[in-house]
Amino acid sequence: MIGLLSASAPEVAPQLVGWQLRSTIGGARVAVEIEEVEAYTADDPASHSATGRSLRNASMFGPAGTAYVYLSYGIHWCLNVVTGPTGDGQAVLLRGARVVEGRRTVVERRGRADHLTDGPGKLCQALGITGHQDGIDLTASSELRLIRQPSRPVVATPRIGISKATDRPWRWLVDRSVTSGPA
DNA sequence: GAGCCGATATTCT
DNA sequence: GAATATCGGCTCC
Repeated sequence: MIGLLSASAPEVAPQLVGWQLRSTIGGARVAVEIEEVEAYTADDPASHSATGRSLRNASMFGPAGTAYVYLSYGIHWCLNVVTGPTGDGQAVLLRGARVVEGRRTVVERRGRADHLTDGPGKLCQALGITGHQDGIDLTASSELRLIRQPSRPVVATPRIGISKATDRPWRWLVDRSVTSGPA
């Protein structure tokens, strides 16, 4: 799995769609299937690593499989999976997922029963992810771990929520037309 | 369903 | 002091 994650973010990102992310944070078990991702590279103006290493993005320069968790807009935690060579500053942002286990816990954490994990901030809240998980190894940690699954058909689109390099088609989501409609 | 807008913290200018 | 890889609540279709 590490070998696979060592490829560049735009190569790894589409393959991550369909994988599971399991959390035991706070003693509750929650599992989701990744449905939407975005790739960010070091020479990417929209990437946090573009301006060099800093206190906030330090873990983005760690080895492949490292979790890079940051606070967005002062409110929302967002989870990235570091890819590429150590020190390169590449990562895949997890934007959306489908709850496959621990739905009760997720509803409790989110305070609502709809739109549980359809955004990076919501995804982290659902799994209980905060800055505490920044820098952990997603291939070995017991509280937050990636589980490899067969990749699913994806479609590529431009990234959203950013103001630079918006022309790069580095967002991937499950191709609903191939998987015969929403679950 | 789409579009506007305020809330809020850390970083960088 | 401005910008930001967002969200939820509100409006108006």
